[in-house]
Amino acid sequence: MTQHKALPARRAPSSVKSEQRIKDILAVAREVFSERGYSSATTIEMARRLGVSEATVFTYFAGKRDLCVRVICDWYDEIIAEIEATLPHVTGTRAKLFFLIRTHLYRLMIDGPGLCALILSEGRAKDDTFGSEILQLQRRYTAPLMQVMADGVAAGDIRGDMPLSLLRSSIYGPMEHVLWDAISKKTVDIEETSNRLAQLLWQGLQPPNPNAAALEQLQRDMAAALRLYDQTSSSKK
Amino acid sequence: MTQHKALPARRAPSSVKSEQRIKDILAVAREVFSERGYSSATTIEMARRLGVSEATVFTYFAGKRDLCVRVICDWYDEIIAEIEATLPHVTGTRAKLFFLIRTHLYRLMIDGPGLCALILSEGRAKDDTFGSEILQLQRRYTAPLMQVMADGVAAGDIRGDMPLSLLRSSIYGPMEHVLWDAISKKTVDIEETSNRLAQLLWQGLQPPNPNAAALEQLQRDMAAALRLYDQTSSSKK
Amino acid sequence: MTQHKALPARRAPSSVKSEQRIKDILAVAREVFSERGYSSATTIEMARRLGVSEATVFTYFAGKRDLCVRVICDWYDEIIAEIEATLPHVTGTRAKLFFLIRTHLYRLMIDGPGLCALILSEGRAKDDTFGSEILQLQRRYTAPLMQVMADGVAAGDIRGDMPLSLLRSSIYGPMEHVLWDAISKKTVDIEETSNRLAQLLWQGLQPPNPNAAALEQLQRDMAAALRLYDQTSSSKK
Amino acid sequence: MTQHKALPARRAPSSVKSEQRIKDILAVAREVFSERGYSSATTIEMARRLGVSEATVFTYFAGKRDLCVRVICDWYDEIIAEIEATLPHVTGTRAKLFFLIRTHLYRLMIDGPGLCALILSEGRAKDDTFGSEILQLQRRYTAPLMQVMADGVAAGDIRGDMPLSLLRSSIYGPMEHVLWDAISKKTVDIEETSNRLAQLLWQGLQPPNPNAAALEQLQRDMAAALRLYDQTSSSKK
DNA sequence: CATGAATGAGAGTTCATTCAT
DNA sequence: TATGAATGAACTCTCATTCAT
Repeated sequence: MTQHKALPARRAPSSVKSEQRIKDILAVAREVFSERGYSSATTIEMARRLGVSEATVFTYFAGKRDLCVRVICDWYDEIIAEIEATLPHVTGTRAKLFFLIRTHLYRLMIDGPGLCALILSEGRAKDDTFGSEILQLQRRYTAPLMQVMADGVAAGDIRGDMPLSLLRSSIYGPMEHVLWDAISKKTVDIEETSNRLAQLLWQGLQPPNPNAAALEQLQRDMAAALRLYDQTSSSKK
Repeated sequence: MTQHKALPARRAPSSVKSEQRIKDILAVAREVFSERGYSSATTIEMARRLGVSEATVFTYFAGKRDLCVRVICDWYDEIIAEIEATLPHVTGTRAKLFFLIRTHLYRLMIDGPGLCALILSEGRAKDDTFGSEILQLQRRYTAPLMQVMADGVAAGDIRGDMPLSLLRSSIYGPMEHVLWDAISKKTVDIEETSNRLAQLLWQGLQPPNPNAAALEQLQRDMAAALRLYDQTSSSKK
Repeated sequence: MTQHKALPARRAPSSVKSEQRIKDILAVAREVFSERGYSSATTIEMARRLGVSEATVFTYFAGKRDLCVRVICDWYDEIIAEIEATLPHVTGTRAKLFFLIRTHLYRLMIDGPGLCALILSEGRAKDDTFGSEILQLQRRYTAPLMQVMADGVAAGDIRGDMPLSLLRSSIYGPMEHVLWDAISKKTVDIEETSNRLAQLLWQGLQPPNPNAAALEQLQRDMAAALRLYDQTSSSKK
Repeated sequence: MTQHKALPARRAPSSVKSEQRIKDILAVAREVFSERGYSSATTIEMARRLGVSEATVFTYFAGKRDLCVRVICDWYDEIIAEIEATLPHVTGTRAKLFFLIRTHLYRLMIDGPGLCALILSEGRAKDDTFGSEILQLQRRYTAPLMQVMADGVAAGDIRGDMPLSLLRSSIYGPMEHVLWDAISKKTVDIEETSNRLAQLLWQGLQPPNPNAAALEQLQRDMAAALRLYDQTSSSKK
């Protein structure tokens, strides 16, 4: 787990009750930031939903920005933990990829487009207010996918004629897009959607021209067969 | 071109000078909205960049929202015009797709990720303050791609086993993502990147080839036959 | 007619066209001030109704305040002219009073409650921005009524046991009040209303206890009659 | 007492200190609205007079409009409470009317003409932003007077040949007018003024006395009789 | 003479943040 | 520890007024 600098305004979060309060605040903050985006989210709304005063929020967090950083970090922590716990038990490039795609999509769906937008927009703000911490988490989050792809390329399961970063984009990109479509509809079959998406992407990621490769192999096999036949028939002579 | 209701606060934008002012304001507004997002963008910053007073901005636009709507609409107008002018002269599913991808990516690169985020986030706000006008433009913008894909499916050039909306997402999605990567680097070869992306997507969009599967099976059969022949001929020796 | 200082911003209103423009502006200004009150009235609305630019208004008037002063003054001028022209031809305290009441009510009804409120509220603003000119007009406007009442008191037609200012208030006061009631109804019969109001007020203004006066007179008459009868009958003895 | 929906911007006005603040703000707001009217009154002036920041005002009230509504409602509440508490203990049409007139005039004098104008102008704005609540209060406020008059008409104490609304106007109307006169003078004897006004109005409200007319006729007859008797007796001489 | 264009000076309102209790 | 209370700073938006053309 990432160790946050925590930035408490004036207290050490030691007691059990304090820990719970922090969790409550973070949960509500995640909600509000998701629904409104960073700028439009207000501390008073969070306080009201929590049933506490605004000042209480500031007792536990140094400010709105810090609160938002924590929300984003926690989100990454959760999904990273999930992936790092399960991925090692999945075998095969294809299966690993399918797993990563499904996990990512699940998260996005559950946490909603708001949080997704928050992480995308605010996480990459020009002014580095959200700092390098989040950048680091982003890298840690995408690392497993990058590894899987690198291994896949080495094993010949994935095309090696393109930069990994482009492959990564073509995996994460569609998912966010699918999400926007999803919110207009009532229900979305995540399992089905992620499966289809995975199939589509997998096919795109394949080394190009499998037909040609198969044909070349067939040619080689035929040539070998012909040679063998030649030898057999000539030995009969 | 979309005909805007214009909504000027007090003035009829008739003269040449007026038109220029409006263009200047829109250009700066596009910048600021791009960099800061809707909520964090301020009218005073726009005014300062223009070297005029805030009041001047409100002389030409009814308010911040209207200004933003105009920025988004103008963006759509530009790219839609570009596509509708050129696409008809491109032939072939693959070529059309490559053209659309390159055009889209170009636009995104030129206008930057901020505007992209603005259009995505604010254009889809649940409280449709930005109204149906933008929704309409969105549909008009994606319509050509959808048509190309529908035709491609009908012609057997594109796989028909997935909803068009998913295909659309897997095209538009990566591009936005690629963009985020792009801004960290100094230079990006758009031509190369869009070409690679197009290749990747094109391959993913191909109908899963039954011929290739048959060939692979044939190959396996041949190999088995060879092995058998091997064994047979060697046991005869 | 009151001679206004006119306060033109930078021009002398000499030509015929100019005079017309001034009249047009004043007419529209009266409308707008009536509908919105001084503070809420805007110069741009006046300009728009006139179909000219805001600047034009300021070509003819030094500012909003001056415009408003002129509107109020003109209103007084009109009604004063009306009264001073007709009142001399009316004879009898009662008839004069009825005439004044009807004229006042007519004016109020025609010009609407807005203008009435404007004249009442703004004409008496704490900060004497509207100056002494209006105060003078107010005095000139009420002067005829005051004169009629003073004469009436002298002639015994009107009670003399109360200050004239109180009598004046009890005449002008109800009319403004009636006006407020009037605007909620569709139509008001001004003739009937002013008649009734005049009757009511006239009765209140009568010297008190006409019954007692009549009785006293009767008593005197009876005493005289008795005395005469006495003389007659005693002369028969 | 009217129960207000209160509409505090952010705080629940529970504690003693809060209640006091609210009262202070309302008192100052009443002052400022009175002096300047709704449009010209500014929140910053209120804040300055209170010695607090503008934000504090908005902490307790949702906005300028709400503040004004509260000011007007509170005014009505006060006077309505006063009337409803005392009127039942007054007997006789004349005494009731005198009491109502004195109470109304007292209120107007204490609160000044500004508040009066505010209530008249803003309370009857066509765009009923101030809503039905005030209209209701207005009705509740005038109800006792209307009842007294209706009873008076039934009992023959008050003339029944005119609409009640006209009678009401002729009572409330003069009072507001008297007020305007009052502010120019240093001191006003409210007791005396209200007594005189009440006398005047009472006389106006009396049923036109047919007895008096009959008496007058009788007097004329007697005079004629006397004249005849005069001529007769002198001619006999 | 009329006006297009611009603006300074505010207005109401919001909100993250502080601090004594 | 929690909060009632207060606020500075900022924001969007309005409008009477000026002035070169």
